[in-house]
Amino acid sequence: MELKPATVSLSALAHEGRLSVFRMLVQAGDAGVAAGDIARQMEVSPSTLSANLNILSHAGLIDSRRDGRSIIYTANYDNMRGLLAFLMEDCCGGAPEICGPLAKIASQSCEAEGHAC
Amino acid sequence: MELKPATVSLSALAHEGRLSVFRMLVQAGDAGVAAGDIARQMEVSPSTLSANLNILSHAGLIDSRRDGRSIIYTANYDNMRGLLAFLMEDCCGGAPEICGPLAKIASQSCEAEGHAC
DNA sequence: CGTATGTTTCAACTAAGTTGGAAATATGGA
DNA sequence: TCCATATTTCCAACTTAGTTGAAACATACG
Repeated sequence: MELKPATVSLSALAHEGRLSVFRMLVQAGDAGVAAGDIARQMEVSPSTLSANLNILSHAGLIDSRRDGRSIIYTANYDNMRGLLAFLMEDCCGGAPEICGPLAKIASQSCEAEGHAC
Repeated sequence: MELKPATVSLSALAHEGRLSVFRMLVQAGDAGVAAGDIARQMEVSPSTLSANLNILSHAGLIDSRRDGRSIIYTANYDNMRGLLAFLMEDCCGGAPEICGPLAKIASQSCEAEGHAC
């Protein structure tokens, strides 16, 4: 990833409401969550949510599909991975000591959930 | 890390100028870079740079110390690690498959530099 | 059809971020 | 002390982001 798209993604996540939505979608997995359900859980107006979903979507962090009357939003894991990788590459280039602990955190997080990574 | 400080850090990084400065400092390591040198390399006015360094500093992403007439800025690796860990924990909770590749990227990045992580 | 439900778009407003010049502060050296 | 250098603070203008309600659009169902 380059500098510009990285700032677009970072600024999409740099908002409490959007970061919360994004976390919700990441945790929801491929099943995703309908816009209306997100709005109810987050207690935010539909139009505000829609604007914020649009920002996350343009940043490539989430995708959407229609299911009947609802629109289901899902996290885009590939692009999220790209952003994290960009930040980590950055780090490791000049400061390798930061990589070890991060790799460990990633592994531990997975093991704690009982997953093989 | 909690939601609020995470958004503060993310929004500090969500700016091309600040992200560039931050990368420069991360790559400079503990030696850091003087404010004036940053301004010259980035071709930005001293007052603009100062404002942006202040934002990064308040977000906890960088530190500063005085050296003669210059003020040397350095990346704060602990807090950077905290932010990345926060984003990765997020990810791994609902989507463990993302952790593996990330851990691998971290390791590879270190190995490429010839470091033992 | 007509109506209810789910979501987005629009326009207006408010709040926040960004910038550079001038002045202020701090340090070092003649 | 006086001046040059390094950086920050203050300020005013500008730009961008965020929120809201009302209206529009899309789908489902009787």
